[in-house]
Amino acid sequence: MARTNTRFVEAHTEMLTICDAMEIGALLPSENALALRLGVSRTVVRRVLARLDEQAMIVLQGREKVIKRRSTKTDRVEAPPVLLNIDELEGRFLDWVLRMDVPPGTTLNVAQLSKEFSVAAHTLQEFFSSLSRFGIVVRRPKGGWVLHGFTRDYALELSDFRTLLEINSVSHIVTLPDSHEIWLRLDQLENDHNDLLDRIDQDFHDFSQLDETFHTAINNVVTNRFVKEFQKVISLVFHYHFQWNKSDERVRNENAIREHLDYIDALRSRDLNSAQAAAKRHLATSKQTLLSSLKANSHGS
Amino acid sequence: MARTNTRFVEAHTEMLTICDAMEIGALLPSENALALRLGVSRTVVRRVLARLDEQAMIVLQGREKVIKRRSTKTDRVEAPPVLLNIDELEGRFLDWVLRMDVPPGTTLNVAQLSKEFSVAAHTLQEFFSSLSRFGIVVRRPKGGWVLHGFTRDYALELSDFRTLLEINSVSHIVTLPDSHEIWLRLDQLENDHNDLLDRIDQDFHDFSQLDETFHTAINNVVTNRFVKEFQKVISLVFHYHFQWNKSDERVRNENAIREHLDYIDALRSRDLNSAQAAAKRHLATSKQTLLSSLKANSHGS
DNA sequence: CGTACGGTTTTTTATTATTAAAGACATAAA
DNA sequence: TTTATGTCTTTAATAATAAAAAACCGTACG
Repeated sequence: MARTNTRFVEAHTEMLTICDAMEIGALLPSENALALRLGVSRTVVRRVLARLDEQAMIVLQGREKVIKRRSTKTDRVEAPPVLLNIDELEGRFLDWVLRMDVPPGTTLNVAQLSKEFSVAAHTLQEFFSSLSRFGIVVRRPKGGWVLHGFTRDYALELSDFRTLLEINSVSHIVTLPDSHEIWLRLDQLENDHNDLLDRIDQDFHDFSQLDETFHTAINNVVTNRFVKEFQKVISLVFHYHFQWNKSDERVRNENAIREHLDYIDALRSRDLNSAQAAAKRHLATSKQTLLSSLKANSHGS
Repeated sequence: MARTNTRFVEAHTEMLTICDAMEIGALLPSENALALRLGVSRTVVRRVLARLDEQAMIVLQGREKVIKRRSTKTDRVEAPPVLLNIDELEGRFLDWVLRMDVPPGTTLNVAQLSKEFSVAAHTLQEFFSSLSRFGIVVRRPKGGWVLHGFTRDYALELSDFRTLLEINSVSHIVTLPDSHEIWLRLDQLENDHNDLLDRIDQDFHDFSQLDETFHTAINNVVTNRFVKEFQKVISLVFHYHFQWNKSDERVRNENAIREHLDYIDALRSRDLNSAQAAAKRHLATSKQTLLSSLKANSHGS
């Protein structure tokens, strides 16, 4: 009825393999050394050693920890049900919203969802609190949460914001010297795009990943944590939506690839106006795709 | 050992005043009506009514709720210790960071801080989780939190990002027709600035508030929730820092007012270049002020 | 016959209590 | 003197719990 003993269980099983890798009769290293090796505190190491002593795997005499026998399957302690941590939760949640086609305005039930996602209710609460900064969910006055994001307005404003950030990145890129790594990166990306174009009929699915990589590369020339943070939200939303919008996917992706290639060329020209124009053209297409995937998901407004 | 009964206590005291405002012998409205009026659920209303019955303030007979007597001070139930909610916490926390001059890298102790701020540990945890989206605090791998924001780099990147957003707002404003409310708003703001300039020697403190109002007005022409959300973070950080940077405050503020006035004039000219130049000039000054207040607080890097 | 009301039960949420883990300090052995 | 262990304190993650909300259902009154 308190925190899980996952650390203890993991340390225990790892300790078994450490023992098995050593001679019977050999001495285990110090508690501090073991703690460092297992990446846990000494408290956990001591609990594990005590358990192993109890199990007659080792014998503790004074400061000596003598290995007595090989481990068997029954020595293992069973693990508590695994709980996801807050980072793993992010993808799961957006997946659920889009897969289940959860309409905006839905009240989000922490108790129920925590079971569904196999996370602690507490973790979900924290996650919602952080999401509320981007307006994807909002806190109700008397407690509880409501899904707010993924409306048409939200998508429009997100797209606009994305354009603002990316146009800024573009204006940085065109001023960068030839020696900057971005140009090499763009060469690679150009190859990757051409590659995918050759096998587009089979692998058009792969574009979603390439799209994310491409935009991240563009925006990474600006070393700004706020740009990066928003970039994460943006790619989260766009990426997840595109994943569920299957209409015309092949054609859409082929077009987008060509736009990316034009975009790369325009950047290389170092002409600010044409680079920004190419960027805007592509981002406008992307916006339309996002809007149409909202319509496809039937709860567009 | 569960949630506080603040709602019950508040509903109870309000119900006492409702009873006192009515005749003795009169009947109280239905539970639903009372629930609506008090802004709580029927469950709370029923608990309150039961308590009042117990206290012989009213008598419940069938569906009738008869008022029996006037209330006395002893009828009131004592309130549980008040806990701040998450919104009130925000200001308190930043205040603490700046007032106590907490250096970046400090580990934040939830158990201890929750007592200091008189909030539930849980609430503080949620708050940190939401702050972590802006990198002000970060989560440590094995649990716990570290203060990260308010470094020199953070201030620089925040200022850059702010400039990016505000320059965008400026380019919107210069295209707006005369009929748009922003022009009226700017006229008002110009008056407020001139007013303050007249009494700058006494009231230079008031600039901080005016500064926030001014920039919010500028950025509100862009109807975008991300811009707005970020504007909140910006004014939070800038506002709180300026509050604690007392060096040259009078001179700084007077200069800033003049920059604001130039800025307003430039906007009115509808010339994009001069408007953006004025904006950049002021934002650069603001950035320097933020940086110098970090230095004044001794933990600038 | 319908509708408003109150009794009852079921969810759901916010907070406390509790246990796991981390860390600090003291002490003893090498 | 250094390094390892024993002991104690502090901190954090989760489960238990009470408060509040909401749903359900019967009943009385028009």
